Amino acid sequence: MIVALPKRFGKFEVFYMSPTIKDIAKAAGVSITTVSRALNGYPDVNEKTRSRIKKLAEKMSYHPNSQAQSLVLKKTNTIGVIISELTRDSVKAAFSFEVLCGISDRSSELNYDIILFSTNPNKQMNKTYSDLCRERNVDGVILKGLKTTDPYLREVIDQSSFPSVLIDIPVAGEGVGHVTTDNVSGVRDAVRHLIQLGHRNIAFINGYKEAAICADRLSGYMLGLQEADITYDVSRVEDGRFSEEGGADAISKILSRHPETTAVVCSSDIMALGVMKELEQMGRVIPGSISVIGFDDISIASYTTPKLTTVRQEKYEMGYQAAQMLIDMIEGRNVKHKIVLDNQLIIRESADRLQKG
Amino acid sequence: MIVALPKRFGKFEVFYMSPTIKDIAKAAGVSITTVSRALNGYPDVNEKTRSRIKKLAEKMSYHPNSQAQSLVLKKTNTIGVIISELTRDSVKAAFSFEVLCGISDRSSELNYDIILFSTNPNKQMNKTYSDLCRERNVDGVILKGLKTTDPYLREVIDQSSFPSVLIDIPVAGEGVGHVTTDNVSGVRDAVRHLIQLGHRNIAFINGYKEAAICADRLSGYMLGLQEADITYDVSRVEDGRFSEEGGADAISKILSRHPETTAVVCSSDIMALGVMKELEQMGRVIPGSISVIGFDDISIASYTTPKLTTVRQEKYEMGYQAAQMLIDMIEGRNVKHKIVLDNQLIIRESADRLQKG
DNA sequence: GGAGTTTTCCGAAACGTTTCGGAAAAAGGC
DNA sequence: GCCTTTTTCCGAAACGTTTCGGAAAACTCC
Repeated sequence: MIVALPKRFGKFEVFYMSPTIKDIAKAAGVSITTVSRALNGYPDVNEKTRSRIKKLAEKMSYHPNSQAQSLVLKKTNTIGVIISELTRDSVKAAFSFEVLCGISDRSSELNYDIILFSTNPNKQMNKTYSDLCRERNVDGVILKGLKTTDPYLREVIDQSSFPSVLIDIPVAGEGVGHVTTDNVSGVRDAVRHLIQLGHRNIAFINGYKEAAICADRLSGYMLGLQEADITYDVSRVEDGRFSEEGGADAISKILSRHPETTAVVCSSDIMALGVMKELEQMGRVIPGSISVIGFDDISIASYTTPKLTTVRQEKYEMGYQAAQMLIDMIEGRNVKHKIVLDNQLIIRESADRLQKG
Repeated sequence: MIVALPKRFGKFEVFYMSPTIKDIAKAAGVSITTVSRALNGYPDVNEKTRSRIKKLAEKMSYHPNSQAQSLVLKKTNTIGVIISELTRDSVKAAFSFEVLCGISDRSSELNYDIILFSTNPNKQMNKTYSDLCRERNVDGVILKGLKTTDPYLREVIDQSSFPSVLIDIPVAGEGVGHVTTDNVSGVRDAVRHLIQLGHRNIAFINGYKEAAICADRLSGYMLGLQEADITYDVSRVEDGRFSEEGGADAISKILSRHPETTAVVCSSDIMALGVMKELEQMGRVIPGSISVIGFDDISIASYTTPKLTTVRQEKYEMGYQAAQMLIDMIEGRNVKHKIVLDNQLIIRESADRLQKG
């Protein structure tokens, strides 16, 4: 469609404009209404005119303006993705990105676009969660990386009529669901594996108290011990705050208290990396003198020396399922508001039997 | 604002609706026009009424509906981000993600939202690039990961009136710009470093012919050799197709032809990983018997054994600059359509002097 | 105190859709 | 041929903004 006068957008002159429904109507010699109804499959339009209109629309490469559509339909076919630690730290980033890929793939399959909000506690002061959603009129939101102390979380729970799904935060309600991994069994499997390898003095490095997943993982640890009739000892557990340094600190604290420790499971691979670094500096050899197991299976895990044995989370699947759940909720389908994904112990090199002698 | 009758969205009853400009007008006892002009800072409204309206808008937490706005303004304040290898492969993903973070940060600083399109050659058949943009009415696009064979690329170049910036593809024109890293000097620095360490027989593993960045990197390799009066030998160069296996294949081919090779620079860290794996299997010790240098500095690079010496690309900065450039173009500011970022050789452990004897 | 200016406000059209209610046209029935 | 039913179409309102052109009100000036 060539319009008579160029319009200006910034410094760009746009001569070729997208045709509107009006253009199609004119070209087809019918009313706007008829074009709309023809294209949207309503039964009250003659099949001949319908196909004529369809062909024309195709030829003129007509696409309905989504702004106009959503204005009247009150539906944007857009979901917001809020990732709070959208950070340049590439190590953490990889995890979120895989989740994002899953979200993106499923969304586009179901004909939703995703719009990405990055946020941080600072931003959360200025603009509330609902402002964010309302301004852009997203149909629903997926949130990842929220801490229990983040202001947004409160809002999500309060305004539970607005569809949202949380990743790794176990809140469920009218309009809010969540997807997470089976944290209990993940850590239990790790502990079991170590026990099978002959370990009895097993430490645990968790994330932080405020995170829900960490409570579950601690349960998994306790469960694993219990199954082998090993008594749980709180002094064998430290929080590493999901950071490399935190992991390093934690392991040295634990080892000073319990030099007899022969194995440690960590609540994230990042912390496991810190642990390995620290152990190396202490002259301990892995897994000869001490075994290490991580959690997540980030890409680095298979490149370390020794390669890290870890519990793999299906990150892509998490995003995929989150998108599915959210869109189900948006479109009013009945749906479980809680999805717990399986995970799997990936056995590599960092955990093994103790060397005799 | 409480409306009288609940509206239905899917299965959710929404009692609390966002107030519209009409609600504010009614509450303030003025016309819609005045509210709009008051809020948008026009001079033809009394300061008293302006502040009254502003307070009211604040109190009722009014936010203009962005769909309605963009419908009349023909501007969405949204930029599209098309990442073609938005894949679940987490190793490659990290790179794109960091770029994305940069884009996201700068965009939100400049008050743009980003909407994420993932694509693949298959999807590109169904929906053209311009369809994608027009349907969602994005103001501009950033594209990353496009191959020279991707249909979209042709379109970007053809419709150059639509603002777009490419990452790592050197196309510039009326409305299209690009940002990349200084590929020539990056590789040259790597070669220089090796020469300073005493190496003379230096191989080069590139990506593939069709990629523009690879031509530059090859130039950098040749330049580095030339500066040391080493003659360029094409049989010391192989394409590794940016994959781990490709890197492994490449190094074994090169070594079979040139067993005297003592150092190799790779056009990506991924390939360097493959090279290191292959060399290990061949019983070669790095860097004792052969040195390896990578390109990118992905997170894994600092966790391998030995730690990978590599040319760091500022991935976050790439995204940041790309967003800046695009928004400059959208808003009609004059701007350079080409940005070349510096990079830096990060010296770790995988490249060193040859061991005597 | 009236004309001219300035300040402050508003009505209405426009953006591109969807959809309700109804009207025109065609078909059916006798 | 006339009434009824069905099929096919359309006008107009609505969604929530922005903005043009003008009007009312308030000042200024002599």
